[in-house]
Amino acid sequence: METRIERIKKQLHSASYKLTPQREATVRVLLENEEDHLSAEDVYLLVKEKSPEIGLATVYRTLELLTELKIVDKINFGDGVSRYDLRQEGAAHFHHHLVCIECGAVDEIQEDLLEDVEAVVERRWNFKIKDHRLTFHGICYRCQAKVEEKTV
Amino acid sequence: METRIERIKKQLHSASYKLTPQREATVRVLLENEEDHLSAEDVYLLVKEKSPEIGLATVYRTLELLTELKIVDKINFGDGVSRYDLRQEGAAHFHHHLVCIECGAVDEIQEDLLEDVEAVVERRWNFKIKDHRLTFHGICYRCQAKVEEKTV
DNA sequence: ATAGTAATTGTTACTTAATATTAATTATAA
DNA sequence: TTATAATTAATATTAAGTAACAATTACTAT
Repeated sequence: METRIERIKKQLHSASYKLTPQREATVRVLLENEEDHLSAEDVYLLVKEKSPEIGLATVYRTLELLTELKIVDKINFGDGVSRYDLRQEGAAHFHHHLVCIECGAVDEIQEDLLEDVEAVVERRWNFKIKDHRLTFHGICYRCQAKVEEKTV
Repeated sequence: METRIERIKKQLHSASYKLTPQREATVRVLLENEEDHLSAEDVYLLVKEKSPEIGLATVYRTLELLTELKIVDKINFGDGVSRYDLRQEGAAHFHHHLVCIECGAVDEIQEDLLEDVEAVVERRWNFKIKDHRLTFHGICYRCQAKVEEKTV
């Protein structure tokens, strides 16, 4: 955890940004809630718990900065809110998501899975892929279990 | 074109909705700009050209309705605006997109390409897939050509 | 250390996409 | 025709995100 923050600090420095206390507090919230898909507002409220003096605009600016440095990815699941998701360390591409249309849960897929598809797209469409967004909408394993219970 | 509107009319009717003049005007704009990825505001302005009396909320409601019936898909490319994209007739799944990070162009891929990946996801994550969103970010063939010109 | 410069922040105002409200209109059914 | 339901236009409202700007903090060069 600490080492992860250290590495993020270095990433910022090599792009000539500083890891200010506000930025560190924001990064810590993201690390502590890595499983979730927090909106900027969510992050703001969580950061405020430990650093009440922080301003909303600073959180937005920090998230924008982290997005720019590919430390987090900004994603949109169709509700009107952008969400921020820490990238796995060293991951070249953004991971995928499973959005349950029953319960709204969002699960992550860290495996790439798209290598073959991307090779086809690069060749057939002559498109130089830099990143991707892949989200599946459907029924998660938990909700499938619930339906079975009812029908039994 | 006319037959396509007829079929959309039937889809609406079988869900007990009417194809009002306002809804028809909106659908026509979507059909006439099938290549584009219009925002609700874009659609509103285009519909207004031919039906100046239409209200913005009606356009929003119509787009929401068409989304619900899977006639169009709502998509978000990261700018703060939702865009609406006609689904290919009979297509089970939403098509994919290529977003150019140089010029902003959005191209479409109508081929599925995800069949194998979806089979893996359904099995390994026990997730019942109903739909998907796949967008690649990168450099389109046009911008690649431009860079080559410069370096020659 | 000190003055000066640049980066960063907090507050507040503002913009704008999208939704909610409501009265009026249109279509449908009895 | 009268009543009922669906749909609409106009307007007000909400809320995510951005912009402006003065104040603070950090760094640089003397």
